[in-house]
Amino acid sequence: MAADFPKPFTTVDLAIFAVHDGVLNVLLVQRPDAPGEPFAGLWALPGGYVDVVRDTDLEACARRKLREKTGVQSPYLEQLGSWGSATRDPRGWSATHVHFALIDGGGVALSKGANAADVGWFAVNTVLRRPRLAFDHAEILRAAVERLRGKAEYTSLPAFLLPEPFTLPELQQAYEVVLGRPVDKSGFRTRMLAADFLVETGQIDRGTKRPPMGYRLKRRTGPVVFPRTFSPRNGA
Amino acid sequence: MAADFPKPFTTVDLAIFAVHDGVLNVLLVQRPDAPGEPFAGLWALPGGYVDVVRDTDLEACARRKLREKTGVQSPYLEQLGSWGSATRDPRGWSATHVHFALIDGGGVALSKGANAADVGWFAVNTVLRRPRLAFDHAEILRAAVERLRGKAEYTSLPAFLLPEPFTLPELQQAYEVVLGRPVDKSGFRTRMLAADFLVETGQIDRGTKRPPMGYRLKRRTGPVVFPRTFSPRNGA
DNA sequence: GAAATAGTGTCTGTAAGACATTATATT
DNA sequence: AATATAATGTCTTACAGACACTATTTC
Repeated sequence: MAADFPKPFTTVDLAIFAVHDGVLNVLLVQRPDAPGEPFAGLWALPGGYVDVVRDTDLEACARRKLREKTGVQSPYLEQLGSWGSATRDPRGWSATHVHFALIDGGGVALSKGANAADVGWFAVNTVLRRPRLAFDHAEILRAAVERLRGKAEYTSLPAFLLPEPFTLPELQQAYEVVLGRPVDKSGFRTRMLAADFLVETGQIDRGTKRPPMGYRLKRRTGPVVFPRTFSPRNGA
Repeated sequence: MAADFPKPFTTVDLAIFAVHDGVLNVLLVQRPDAPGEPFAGLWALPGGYVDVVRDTDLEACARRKLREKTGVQSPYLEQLGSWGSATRDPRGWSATHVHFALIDGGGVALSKGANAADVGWFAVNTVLRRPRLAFDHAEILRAAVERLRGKAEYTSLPAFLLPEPFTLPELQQAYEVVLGRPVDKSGFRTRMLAADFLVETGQIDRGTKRPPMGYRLKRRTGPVVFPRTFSPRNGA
């Protein structure tokens, strides 16, 4: 009696972020142009149907799709939330479980998927200003960026956007790119070192005059939570 | 070509919280005892399948289920996240979209549902200590309580547990019940009034010696975010 | 030694936390 | 007047924010 009523489609979508040339980017895929395909030709967040045979759970499904699109094995991955309604997909009632991932911008080889004509990185600010995305992905992307910005105010999350080892100036720049505003150097350093989530790896040659100290994360399982936000005045 | 592959079950579950006699409670329903029913007789979070005909989206589905169980019309409702895997329900691959709701403990008439033999309030601390819940609901409840406690550290969320108008001592007690620790009165009052989310409604007779000022929320759409957490020393 | 980048020091304002005190009502 | 609860004041400490300064390397 349980299995013979109409079920919604179940999908997993991904908001994959990386920093390239000092700009926060998001990975988008182009919808196929075949007849009958919804939102043909439009760009969308990568994702797709849950495969009840291959995917043991939602996170495994998200990791599989991330691997298929980027080849990245161990990103920072976090569930963002779910969006489901009768109208978001013209093919019928559907619900998507959205995850967001942070990967480092260096050397990610984008692979063409079977169902996605093209894959590319897009500046978040540009996409959000002219949001011509398929489905409700503009709204989802907005929520993902909000979560990332919000957490950057009081966690070490932006560190997952950098390849290890990284330097404190580089980490500061990652914060500034995500937050979209400059951050005071002295306070930043105090804060990061006090949070006790970095391990020194020795000086690094970055081609600069004075060589900076290199750091790696003490634990890659998740971000550290700071006791206060960056600028209490603005409110979070 | 799209509709003829196996789809997971799609459900919505609810973690409904209320404070009764100074204790944080959660609403649970008893699984039916009929043969073939999974986790027969065990207690579970209220919820069930998405009805693709009646439910326009996930939130509407959550509101419908909340109404069916409690009669409450306009609670604080927030999405918690989703849990999906091949094994969490013996009937097959399933994904649940969990929402959590805060309602005030006064005068909620519990109605018996058709598919749930019984409904009742249970102290959260007791349930979490001996978590004999159906499905993965113990894990989900733990996540919901964590979210509630976490947000209580830096938002006005616990105010949604009170019937209006309420007093500042009552609000403080709601915080203490949720956080599980005492809170300094002076700092608490300063904080609440500075956050500018309360409106005076005139003095209230609570049967106490000195009558306290009554307050209601300026906006019931969502909590206000404080710039800092309650006890920075502990970390969030 | 000039220049550029990395890293540290100092001052100040704000606000949280602890605790004491005052205010307003009932009996 | 005594008592109980509501509300406010005061003091200390911590720390973020701003900005100036020192340190270390290359050319």
